[in-house]
Amino acid sequence: MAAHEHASAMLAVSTVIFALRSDEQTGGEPQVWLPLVRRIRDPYEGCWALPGGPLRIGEDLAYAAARTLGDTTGLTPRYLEQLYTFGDAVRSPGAPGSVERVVSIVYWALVGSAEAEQATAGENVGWFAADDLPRLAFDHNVIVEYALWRLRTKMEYSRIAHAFLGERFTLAQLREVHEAVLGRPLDPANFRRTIEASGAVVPTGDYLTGTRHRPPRLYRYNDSIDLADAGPLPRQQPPYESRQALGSAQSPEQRPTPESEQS
Amino acid sequence: MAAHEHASAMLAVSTVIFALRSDEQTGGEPQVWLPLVRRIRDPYEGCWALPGGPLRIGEDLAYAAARTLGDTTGLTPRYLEQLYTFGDAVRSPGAPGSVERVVSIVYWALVGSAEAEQATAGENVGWFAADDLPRLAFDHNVIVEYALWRLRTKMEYSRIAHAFLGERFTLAQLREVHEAVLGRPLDPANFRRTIEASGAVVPTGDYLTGTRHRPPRLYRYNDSIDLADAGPLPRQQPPYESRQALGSAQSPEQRPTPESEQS
DNA sequence: TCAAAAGTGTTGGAACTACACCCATGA
DNA sequence: TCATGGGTGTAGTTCCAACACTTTTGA
Repeated sequence: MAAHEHASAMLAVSTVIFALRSDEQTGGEPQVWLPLVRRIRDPYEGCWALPGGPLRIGEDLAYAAARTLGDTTGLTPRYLEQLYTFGDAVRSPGAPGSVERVVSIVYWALVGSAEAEQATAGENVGWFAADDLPRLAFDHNVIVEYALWRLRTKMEYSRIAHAFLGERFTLAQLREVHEAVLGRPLDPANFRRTIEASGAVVPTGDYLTGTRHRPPRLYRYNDSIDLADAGPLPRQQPPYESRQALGSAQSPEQRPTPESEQS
Repeated sequence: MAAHEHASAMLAVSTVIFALRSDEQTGGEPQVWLPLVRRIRDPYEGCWALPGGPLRIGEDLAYAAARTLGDTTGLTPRYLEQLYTFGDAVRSPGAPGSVERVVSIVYWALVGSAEAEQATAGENVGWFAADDLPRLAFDHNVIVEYALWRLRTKMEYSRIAHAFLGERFTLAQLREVHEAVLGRPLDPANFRRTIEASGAVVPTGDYLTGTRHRPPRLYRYNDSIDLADAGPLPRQQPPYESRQALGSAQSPEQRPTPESEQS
């Protein structure tokens, strides 16, 4: 194509960042929370919005999403996946043509609950329960709903729940994650069998003591087994510096691949 | 955001267009085919590539994909869905920095088999069997593989197969579509029960005569029933002019929504 | 010894698969 | 009447939800 043709839109990358938090009021049961940033510029000034920013020159998309996440929370994503690209020409606020068109590539991410507890929550960053959000800027309420739906759907057939936990965990903790995300209780007996049959976790041989009941086994994530739904695309190392649990973070629905060009 | 910041990349939209064709050699069983265009410019000149082009100013993403499809084949999509956005900064060909960076938003689409038979296949447009492609430009082979995987996955839990057929069809025809896409035979009895139980089709009351066996019932697509996996997002009319079967084309994985802005 | 959660066993129902079998038409 | 696919019946299997029950700890 003509390389010097004028760009038809601004490119921005936003990220829906999910963490698990135990709300004090609701009695300790963890819930899905996410960080938002307060807008300090004109459209929707003062409103809360998804973290994000313009794509920098020479910066990979997933890297931009991870960087955004780090800037907002000081954390590193344990899981990162592209969600959707929003780019309709009609603008959300009334004034047409007043602001340049923006195409937003939205990612969603999971961060560990332990790290999230002491995440930075500065002046213009706030954490909210995902299913009780205020009115956000632009159509970000819809985007969060969509990301939540993806998280829930994916949790049921994939194995991403361990991204919220530490390296070793009990099956009860893993079940608690599932229950928090899905929003409903799960049968401990059946959950155990399902997880064990999937091969997603392996017992470490150690037990968690100090509880006032029978000590549960400690498991760790089985990274020798790929996601069952890995699909046809080749794996690729995530572009972000820390790639702890990210090695298996490429999704069936959305997998980063080498870039494509079009003339 | 700073509206006049310089753009960090070109924006292009490409489309993987699927149709069903009965190859003469293989004995009449339909297969998945797709149209490609031959590149006439420098990177990968002469190679086949996905149809696409730069996003025009003021043009919606899905509209651009549908326009691309129309330019290439003269057809109208029966189904259209966003696939993925490819935008890594590293370029496929060797010369770094020689060509401006391009971010490609890729859609995938289905077109009717009857229309596809007389689609335009001009000088630089060729049709290929989807699972027997030549070496394509850029990473388009991988993209097609991914789109194929999505088509197959989606066909199993969604109801998009009728997009290949006319308004009225027999269950055998519908099963033939499934078999062509999935690449394996299906039990007619069980297929019938599964489809009927899903409520995806309703009998018209008419029968197809002229066969040399018992005349099969003619069905039509039941558009009063939403996709079972519609998810939380509100439906939106597709932005393309002709929206025949597109009304239900929004997917669980990828649904167009109002645009998002980012500062 | 009791409360509480870990962990095991069992059962019934839903959904899917394979395949036998009858039905209706054209030749 | 026969070949051919349309269409129905049915038994076996697998998977999953529900729930009774046993085990092991701390208090």
